[in-house]
Amino acid sequence: MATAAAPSAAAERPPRGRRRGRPSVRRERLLEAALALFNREGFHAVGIDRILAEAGVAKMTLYKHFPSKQALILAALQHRNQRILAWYDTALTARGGGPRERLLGLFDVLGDWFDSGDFHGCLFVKAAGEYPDPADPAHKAAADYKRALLGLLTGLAEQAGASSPRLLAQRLLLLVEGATVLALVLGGREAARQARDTAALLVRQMLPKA
Amino acid sequence: MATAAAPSAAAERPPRGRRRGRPSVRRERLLEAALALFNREGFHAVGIDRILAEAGVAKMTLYKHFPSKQALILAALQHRNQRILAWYDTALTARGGGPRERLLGLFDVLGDWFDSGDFHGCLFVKAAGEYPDPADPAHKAAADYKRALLGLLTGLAEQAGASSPRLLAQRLLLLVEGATVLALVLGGREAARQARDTAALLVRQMLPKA
DNA sequence: ATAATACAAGACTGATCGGTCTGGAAAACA
DNA sequence: TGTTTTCCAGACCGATCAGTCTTGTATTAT
Repeated sequence: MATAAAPSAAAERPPRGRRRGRPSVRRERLLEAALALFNREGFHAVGIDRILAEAGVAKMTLYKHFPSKQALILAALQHRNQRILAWYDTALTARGGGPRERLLGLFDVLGDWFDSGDFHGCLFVKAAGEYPDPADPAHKAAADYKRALLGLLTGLAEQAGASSPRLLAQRLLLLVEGATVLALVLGGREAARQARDTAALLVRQMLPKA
Repeated sequence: MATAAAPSAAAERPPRGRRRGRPSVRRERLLEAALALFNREGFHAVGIDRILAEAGVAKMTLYKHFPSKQALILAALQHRNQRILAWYDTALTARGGGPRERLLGLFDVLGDWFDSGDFHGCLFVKAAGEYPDPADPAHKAAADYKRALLGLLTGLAEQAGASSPRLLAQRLLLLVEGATVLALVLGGREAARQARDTAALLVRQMLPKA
């Protein structure tokens, strides 16, 4: 790939450089590429060079934005954390319906993700698996995410009028995680359907009848 | 505790030639060491040399028993598969009680595992995460295991007299996997307790009242 | 004893890892 | 325009990777 220099052949150049003080486009491209690769193949399996090639960025540029691969991993996890929670939020409100429907709608959203063609399991579970030391920042980032997800579920359970929103949220989180793992291992969206049915049972049981 | 063959002690030699008929103790040590390390740190993160040091075995000895690291990984996964299912079986029958109690007892066993000090998540989930290609033998081994676990649960559900044993088993498996993932990410045995309570609810709902 | 064997120890190979450094070209600023 | 900054391309470093090969040695069969 591109062995010859051929400096004269620069007909069409992509815009270069960043405006001072603005968020760097290269930094964004790096995060995006890293996220895609980590998501598909895991953290240890993906080398710096692959990320650079995918992002079309030079090595020194990476190390100007991130002090190490670990720092890039951490930034990618945090990036993902924010984005995915926001995505859940918008996807759920976009579905409309009452709080109870939103609660169950989560599992439909999950099912869509599972056979979206870009599903390779939960990135944070991967992180916790590859960095099993609870003191490792990557592991902590995974724990942070799951706690945030639990918070989101608790909020939904509250809006739905659950008498023990936290408890309901914890049980629903079990189903979410179970479905995600089984979808990764066994494939298909079947696990999401199963989880939804079970969640419906739970909701019927733990929510005051409307 | 090898439940397997255990060729009656010492005296017999294999036919033909002068090979010592020792049931490869080194192969066993390699599998054991590999399993412990993979379990703790994952597959990509553990190099051959670490396994050799842990097993106290020379490199050439490894490559006499296994053609490659991947083959060792695969053998370790299969070893684990058999052992863990047998362990569930004995642990559950040891607890006694009726089939319904055994069904719920599974989550207590799970809880014991979670804070046993040697819990680092499900090895097969790790495998599926690090080898996300469904066609990869390691990924297939993970799927095989989960299907076997589903079979075990289905058997228990049948014995308990469930009208839809498969359905109950699938829902319980969701809880098992959810609890295992959350125990890895968040730590503690709390997830097992949550899963048990939810399972109790499920069982009360899906099993004919005794 | 001798010969055959199994194994540990570790040198070695070529590839790849994360990370550093350089040189020259393009972009931004003046 | 000239000056400065940014960045790509890729050489380079030491470490480690999976896997091969050699050598020395302890055991064992004959």
